[in-house]
Amino acid sequence: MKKKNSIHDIARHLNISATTISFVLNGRAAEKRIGKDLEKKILQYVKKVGYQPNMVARSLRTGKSKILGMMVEYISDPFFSSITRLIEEKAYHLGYKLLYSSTENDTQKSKELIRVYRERQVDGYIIAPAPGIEKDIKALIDDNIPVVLFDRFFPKLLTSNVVIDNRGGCYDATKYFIQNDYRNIAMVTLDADQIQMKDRLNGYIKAVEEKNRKPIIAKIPFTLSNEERVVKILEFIKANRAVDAILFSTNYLAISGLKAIELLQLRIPDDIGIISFDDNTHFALFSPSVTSVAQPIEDIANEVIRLLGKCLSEGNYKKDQQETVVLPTKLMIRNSAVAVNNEHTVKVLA
Amino acid sequence: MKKKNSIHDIARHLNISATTISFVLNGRAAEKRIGKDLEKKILQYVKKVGYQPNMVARSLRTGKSKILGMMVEYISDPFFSSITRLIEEKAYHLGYKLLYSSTENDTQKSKELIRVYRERQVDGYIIAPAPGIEKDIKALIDDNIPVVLFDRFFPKLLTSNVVIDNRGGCYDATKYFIQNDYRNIAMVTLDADQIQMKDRLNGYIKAVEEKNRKPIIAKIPFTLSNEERVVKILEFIKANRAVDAILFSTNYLAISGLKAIELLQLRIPDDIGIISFDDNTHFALFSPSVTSVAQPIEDIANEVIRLLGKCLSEGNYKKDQQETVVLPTKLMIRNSAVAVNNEHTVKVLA
DNA sequence: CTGAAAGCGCTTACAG
DNA sequence: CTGAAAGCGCTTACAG
Repeated sequence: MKKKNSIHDIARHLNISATTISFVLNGRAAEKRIGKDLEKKILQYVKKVGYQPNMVARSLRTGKSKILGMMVEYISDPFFSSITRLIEEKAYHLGYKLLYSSTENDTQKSKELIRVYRERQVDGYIIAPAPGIEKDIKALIDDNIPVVLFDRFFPKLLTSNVVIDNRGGCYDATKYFIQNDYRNIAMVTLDADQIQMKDRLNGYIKAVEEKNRKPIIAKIPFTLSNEERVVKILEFIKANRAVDAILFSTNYLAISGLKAIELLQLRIPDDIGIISFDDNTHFALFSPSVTSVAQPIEDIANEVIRLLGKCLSEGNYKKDQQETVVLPTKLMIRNSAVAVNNEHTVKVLA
Repeated sequence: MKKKNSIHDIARHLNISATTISFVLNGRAAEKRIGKDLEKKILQYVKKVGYQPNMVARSLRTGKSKILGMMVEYISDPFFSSITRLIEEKAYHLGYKLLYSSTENDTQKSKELIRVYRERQVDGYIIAPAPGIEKDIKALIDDNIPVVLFDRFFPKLLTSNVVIDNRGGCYDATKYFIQNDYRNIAMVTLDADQIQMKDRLNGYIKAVEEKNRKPIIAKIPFTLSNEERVVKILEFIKANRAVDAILFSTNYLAISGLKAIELLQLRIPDDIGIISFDDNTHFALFSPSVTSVAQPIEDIANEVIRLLGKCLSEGNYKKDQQETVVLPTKLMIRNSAVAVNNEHTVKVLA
């Protein structure tokens, strides 16, 4: 092992104190009125020997790690991986690294992760929280550790939050179905009482009830595998023959649904219309292409970093200054939910 | 801020030395012949006050961080995000956390990241290396720091590597085209001299030349955006009218290619056959579904962790014990490359 | 069986 | 303008 040189090795070699080197390295040379020549000499030497300060030692001393803890549901989910990438990039520019992990939406794993992150003294948390971890997050904010929640949040907790207008997005999607003459619009969602899922459901219900129609809802347990979901959705459609449109509350639910519809040999958008909440890079390439409610990924990442940056830089940040940002969604109109019994259908039948 | 209690606070409170507590906490009670009663008393108290050892201090002292540094090209790429998730999970069971980052296949960013990881004293590296970082990786292994490369590697470097049989995968895919009577098979690949790309190209060339045909190759600069790639591929197809099949060397190249083919109004698989190297969860849902050469994600993750675990546990690992694991690929036969002028075509025209 | 003390590599209050 | 020294919270060689 090449011997690592410490700040003291350099001090010895240059015949000055470690203090001076530390000041120079931390850009406090001017403030401490260190001689320009000395500063230059130190900088040159440090560069020459390729000295890298030991961040672990620095962390121990300062109590700051310059590491952010990020927890998402599944890093392999395209929504979360895109967000993570953007946040990583932005955090990097602020001088922070990301320690990240997938929670699998599991309460125990999440608690465990927060514990591990605390042990590591991460400076801030970016969390798409699993259910049941209110207390752990409360403990964090009680200790004045910056936390930004995204995708979902706990209304009773005074955290900074970045979410999207789930309710409005689903309301708009349902209205779009109605405009296109779909009559029996169902919603397939997750059997979870997370706020974002509730809001999505409520947006759908509002639009349907405005038309004096009855909501038709399937709640799929979120523990199921893709195959099991396909079966559930298939059974739901079979049990509700009249359904001619389905709003799926997540990306992967829509993908499972597509499979179920294929198995039932129903045609999209004629026999049944489809809209997916949360867009997917590939939906435009599906056949037919899938209409979706897109989340503003870039904006979410920007807001998360902006809010966290605020807490981080304020030192002792104000608890009463936490904000909740609600970002609008965008309906990506493609071909899985177009007007039935009109131009399109005619074309298909011709 | 709730005052954190240190091992000394506990020592004071229990009227014993920090040493004893440290031994107990590190499971060395038996070895150090600490009294059973004392041990129990310590464990109970530690649990009661919820004491968490400060890992930063431990790292500084032991020189071990229990953190692994992982570098992939883009975390938002489905191949890399799937691998990352699996590795994260497995590393977790070994007691390691992941510090991860996207390199964007950029030499400078990669060098910078390795520097940052070193500052943090990460215990091991898992890297899908960008070009031009041989020296930095060599510096790592010269310092006896465990490194496992995956997806690609530097043949001249004595690292542990996990790769797939790129050559064989492309050879098989090309043969499959030939079996299905495609005549003018082209390959669209990246303009990069990374080994995995070379191997893929070579597999294709071998299969084509075995049939005494001329390779038809397009090399797309890897800096292009999706739109620019579409244009390049479109121009390539136009310039090579006779081409009736294309093997794409990556997932996203295939997706760009699909768009180009759509713009040219060519029909798949009749006018042109398509195979993508690297599968994608959604290829089965495209229309037509896309035949691909799938990488064994789970196996790759397993091997990476196995090799790294070996180095990590051996303490001073043997440089001459590094292995390179080559995993087989699997041809996922779907509908984008089926026999032309036969049953299928007839069905379509009927 | 248990503890006092050194030391990992930094930063910073204090002194001059 | 510059430096000696304490201390962040652990672990471990050494002593008893």
